[in-house]
Amino acid sequence: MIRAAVELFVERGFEQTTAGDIAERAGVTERTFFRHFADKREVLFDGSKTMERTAYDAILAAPADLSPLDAALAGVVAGGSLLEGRRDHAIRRSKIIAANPSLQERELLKLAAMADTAAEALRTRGVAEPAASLAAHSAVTVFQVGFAHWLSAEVPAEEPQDVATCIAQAAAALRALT
Amino acid sequence: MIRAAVELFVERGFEQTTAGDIAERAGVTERTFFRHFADKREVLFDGSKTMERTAYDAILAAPADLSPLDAALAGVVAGGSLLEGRRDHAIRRSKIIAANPSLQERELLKLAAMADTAAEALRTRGVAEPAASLAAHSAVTVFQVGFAHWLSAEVPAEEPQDVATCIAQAAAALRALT
DNA sequence: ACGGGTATGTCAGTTACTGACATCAACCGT
DNA sequence: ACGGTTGATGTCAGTAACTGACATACCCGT
Repeated sequence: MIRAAVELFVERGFEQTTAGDIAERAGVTERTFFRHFADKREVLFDGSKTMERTAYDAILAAPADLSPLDAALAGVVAGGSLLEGRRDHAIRRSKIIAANPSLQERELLKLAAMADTAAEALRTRGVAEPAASLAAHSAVTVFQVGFAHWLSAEVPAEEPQDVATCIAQAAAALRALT
Repeated sequence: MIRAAVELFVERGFEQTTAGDIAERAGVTERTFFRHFADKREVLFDGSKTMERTAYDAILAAPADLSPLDAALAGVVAGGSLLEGRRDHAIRRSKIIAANPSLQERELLKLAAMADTAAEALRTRGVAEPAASLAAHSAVTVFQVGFAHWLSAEVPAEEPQDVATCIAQAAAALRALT
């Protein structure tokens, strides 16, 4: 169904395709669609829980001597690495989202959820508030900036950037801020 | 209408009140409600554009020798100061939002919009990307954390905290991160 | 063969929102 | 005073996102 949905969103746009359209192309009923996805938007955010858990685990697994910010960054790098090799799909998806405010809202909610569980992971590492929240949200901001750069990067021939590198560059820019 | 809406949201909750309910209590038609507010959620985010512009102006008006992060922080402090003296209303509002994911999405969108225009202001100050985005989003994160603390602070008798102080504390915590 | 669990179809209902059109009052220039 | 314009509102019909209730089919272990 995800494939069917993305196809239709690319063809006619998100608002112009109804849940019934997606269901029809996928060969099921509209009701069935809503049993698999809480709402029409959710179909574009399938992997988010996986990414969230990956980041959480990576933060807990990070070396104990890492600073809170570095641990959080390790988390978002691990999460972002899940998208490695799926750049074209990520680009299509991000174009769909960029064209629709309600999808941007959902994306922000997912990112906020990731930041919240990252903060939770930091807290179990012994980081106190508000440092945990601040480090987690900063790391997610770095993720957003690095990820956007990864998507927009020209890849002419020789230098295929990977997600981790882009995030590391954004992290360096954040540190330069102080 | 805003007053009518907040009343009903407190009485029965957000989902349990229909747009028609709000309109009725306000003495207008449902159609009229939707002419004033783009959707039912928007009724809780009336002041956001004002706050956004205030932050933007404050960033442009900040001393030229301020660092990007400090300029952005000056912006969110100016924006947050608009809420000074309306703490009880802010608390009621934030409880309503906390109880409803779709309202959280909208709030995140507004905060992201504020971060984006703050980044724009930094750019006209000559700050390059990605520093502008990173500083702006970091400042908004600091705003969130400081604002939450302002809302939750116990105010027994002697020490009424103001918004700017809470944000400054959160900013200090962010700097301590590096 | 049977009973239970899980995925799906069917159908009716609610609600958020939108477009088209009518109404009405305030206001403006002559 | 009068006709015209403008802006806010009411009315009504329609679309589409969901939801709950119920029926049906399939699959699996006994």
